Amino acid sequence: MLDIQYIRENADVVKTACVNKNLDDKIIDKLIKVDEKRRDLLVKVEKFRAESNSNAKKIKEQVHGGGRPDADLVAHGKKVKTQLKEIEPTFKDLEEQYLDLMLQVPNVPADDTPVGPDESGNEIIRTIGDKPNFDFNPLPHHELMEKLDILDTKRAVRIAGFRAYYLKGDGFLLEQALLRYAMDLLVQEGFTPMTVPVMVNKEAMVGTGYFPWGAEDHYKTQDGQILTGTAEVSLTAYYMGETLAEKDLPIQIAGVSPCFRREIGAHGKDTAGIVRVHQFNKVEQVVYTVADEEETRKWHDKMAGLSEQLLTDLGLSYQVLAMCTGDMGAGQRKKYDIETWFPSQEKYRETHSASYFNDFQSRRLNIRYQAKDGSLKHVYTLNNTMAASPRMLAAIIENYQTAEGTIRVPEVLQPYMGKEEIK
RNA sequence: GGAGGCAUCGCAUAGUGGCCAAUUGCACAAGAUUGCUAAUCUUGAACCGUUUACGGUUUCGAGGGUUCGAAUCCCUCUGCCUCCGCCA
Repeated sequence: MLDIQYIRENADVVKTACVNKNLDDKIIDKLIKVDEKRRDLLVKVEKFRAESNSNAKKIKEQVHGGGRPDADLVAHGKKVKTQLKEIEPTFKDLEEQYLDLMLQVPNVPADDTPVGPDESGNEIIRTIGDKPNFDFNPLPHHELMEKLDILDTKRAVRIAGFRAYYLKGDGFLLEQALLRYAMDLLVQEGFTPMTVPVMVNKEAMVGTGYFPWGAEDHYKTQDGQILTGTAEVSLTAYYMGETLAEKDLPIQIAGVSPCFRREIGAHGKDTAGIVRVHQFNKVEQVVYTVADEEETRKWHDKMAGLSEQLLTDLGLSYQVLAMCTGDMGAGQRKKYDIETWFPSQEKYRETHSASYFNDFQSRRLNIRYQAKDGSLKHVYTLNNTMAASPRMLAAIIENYQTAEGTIRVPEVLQPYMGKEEIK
């Protein structure tokens, strides 16, 4: 959520942000109109309330002085009450419209975010690491995994439907090794590891900015909770409604959780293998910083850097992209994606994503802190993928395959796996 | 699943229809003052309107209702606690 004051004064900037993010910019004019109407009515409502209050105060003084309430005053109070009741429903309706529209206003992208309509507008910032040289035709990860009996999609689909999978034996062990190695790296960097709820309420979804835009891509329970698509939701909403102290910042937290995605916009996309699935495991990091964009940008680079370190540790080649306005979330100000090399596709594919929001999420979630000068400010939030399981697993397996059809275990994961090769 | 209880401005507390635009203690922060690692005093939310100041509104888990007037009474919801039952 943006500050309404800011929207009033910078309507054009916000409208441009809408257009650049492929969202309808008409809501801004609509919002400003509703806001004006709402304020007009607010003045009237407050006048009646003031009248009602002062009338009650007069009666109070009479009663307090031992007198009886004056019938005229009581009658006047009744009249004010009916007048108030006439306009209050309209006012309430406007308030609801106002809030609804406010929640639909996207964040303004940072100055250095490239403007573009879709993924074609993304900019490659750097490409790191060496691609493997195979003197044979590298197999796609799923073929290799099925052959080694560490992945089973046939039975999974029979039991759980499209895009389902079982990881078996060394497949399971390799996944756990990866997740644990990633989490250990974060703990070393001062992050507090957590297990988080994956069923959350609507407030957390709206608060983190996944709703209203992404509502269709989420599953929900018959009791109304939503299955989260990332631990970011529970981590970022952790301090919902609270006021922190500046000395507590930055707050660094990390979670590992199952992630659920309906992938409704991706029918027929990536149907082979396990790079696009409805359920996966992911290590995610979230940071709250002070309300200073320079500080938050330092963290943004640092967090993406941790993902880069993981990829470097794993010996994988990757490229870092600055995502353009048309390919980023409504709430984000700037976003990097990291794409990792997939030999079978001869392509870099998205494996990581790092974003910062300024106070977009914290306003929705009402997370503030008392600054050193005594004032109250909203914290700035960021999040980043540390390791997403089947996709990273697929990358490791494709890059570490041998001519014999076995998979070497990356050196850093060997202590976690207890073996050097999967055969 | 059954019965009962509780929910107050960071924490802890007082308050059972008008003297509550909410008591007291602690914590935190800002300012002032004295000075020596601390004490004392003052202040502390959001929003709207005229705007150096001021006025008004809202705020006692959430939402409704009763009343001239609600933290206080009634209804609904949510969360927590205790006991019983059930299960691991």
